[in-house]
Amino acid sequence: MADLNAPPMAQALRDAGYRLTQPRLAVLQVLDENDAGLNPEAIYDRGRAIYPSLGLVTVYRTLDLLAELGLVRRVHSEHRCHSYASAGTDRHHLICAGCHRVTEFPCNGLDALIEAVRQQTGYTVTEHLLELTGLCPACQASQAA
Amino acid sequence: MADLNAPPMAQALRDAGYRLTQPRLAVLQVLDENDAGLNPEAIYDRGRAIYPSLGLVTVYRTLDLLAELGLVRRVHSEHRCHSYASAGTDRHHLICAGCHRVTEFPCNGLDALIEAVRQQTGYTVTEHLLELTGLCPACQASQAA
DNA sequence: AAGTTTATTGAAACGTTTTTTCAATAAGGG
DNA sequence: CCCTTATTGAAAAAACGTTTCAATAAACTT
Ligand SMILES: [Mn+2]
Ligand SMILES: [Mn+2]
Ligand SMILES: [Zn+2]
Ligand SMILES: [Zn+2]
Repeated sequence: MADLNAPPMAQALRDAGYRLTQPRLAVLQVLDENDAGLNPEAIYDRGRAIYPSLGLVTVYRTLDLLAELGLVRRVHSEHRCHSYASAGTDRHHLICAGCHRVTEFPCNGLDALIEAVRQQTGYTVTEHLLELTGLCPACQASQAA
Repeated sequence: MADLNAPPMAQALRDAGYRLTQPRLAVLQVLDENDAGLNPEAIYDRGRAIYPSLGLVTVYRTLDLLAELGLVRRVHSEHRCHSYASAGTDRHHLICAGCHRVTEFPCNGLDALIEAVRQQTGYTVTEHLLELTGLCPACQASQAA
């Protein structure tokens, strides 16, 4: 199959022993092309532009798969929970309340906070989720107008 | 009405101009008695033990209300999104992966991180969500056994 | 302590989101 | 190319959440 411009995620899928199908490749491409978090429905819509017979069920299944492999990450938000964004090295999201774009940001200085919590509570901390919400420069500008 | 052992949240509800109804009091009591995050269904079940004719719709409505007043906070988790836990002064959750208990921790030093992000990205940051996941001391002990 | 007003309630209907089932299909190894 | 079997999409079912509305009960007034 069209292994041509296979995104890096595709290789990871193969390596994990999964078949590289057209529907999956379509979903991967959509995720690759969209920094903002997309919900399953949106992925479905864009995916069908690439592979018209794509089914919504397959979108769900593929997202589950990718999430399990850590290739994609759920974005939680107050009004519309459960979007997905491809996971970079870091897992911290900066969400624009205006255009709903999701960016990742390097997270420095959280280790100290976590260490302090560990000492105060006795918990071992293995995972963390940090999301910042605000307005991107573009949305600030259009709001000022 | 039974204003007797009214939880602190009840007073806040009243102060905001809402009626202190039996169904609401039942929901408040359930939230008060449970540190772990509970989803609406679980709150409904326990709430009916207190006030049998409680409706699930009212649970949803009460949770929305409390969330709006900042008295309760959504807990996002990987396996069961959308639980609710009563919110203290601080808004950061420490979740035990073993027993699913939710505690809050004081969050110091995040301001610096947020300021750094603001400078690097140009975003204005108005909200943030920080959740730490790990194992509580008890669950660490039972896992070591 | 009753009467009055009006926010609030629960049942039912509805809409949306997600999962399950299952026969048909296509991926990829031989 | 053929074969095996993972994967697919449609349909049905289940889970989840919201809206509507007549009945109820909070809490203020008298
Ligand atoms: Mn980090
Ligand atoms: Mn969530
Ligand atoms: Zn924006
Ligand atoms: Zn625990």
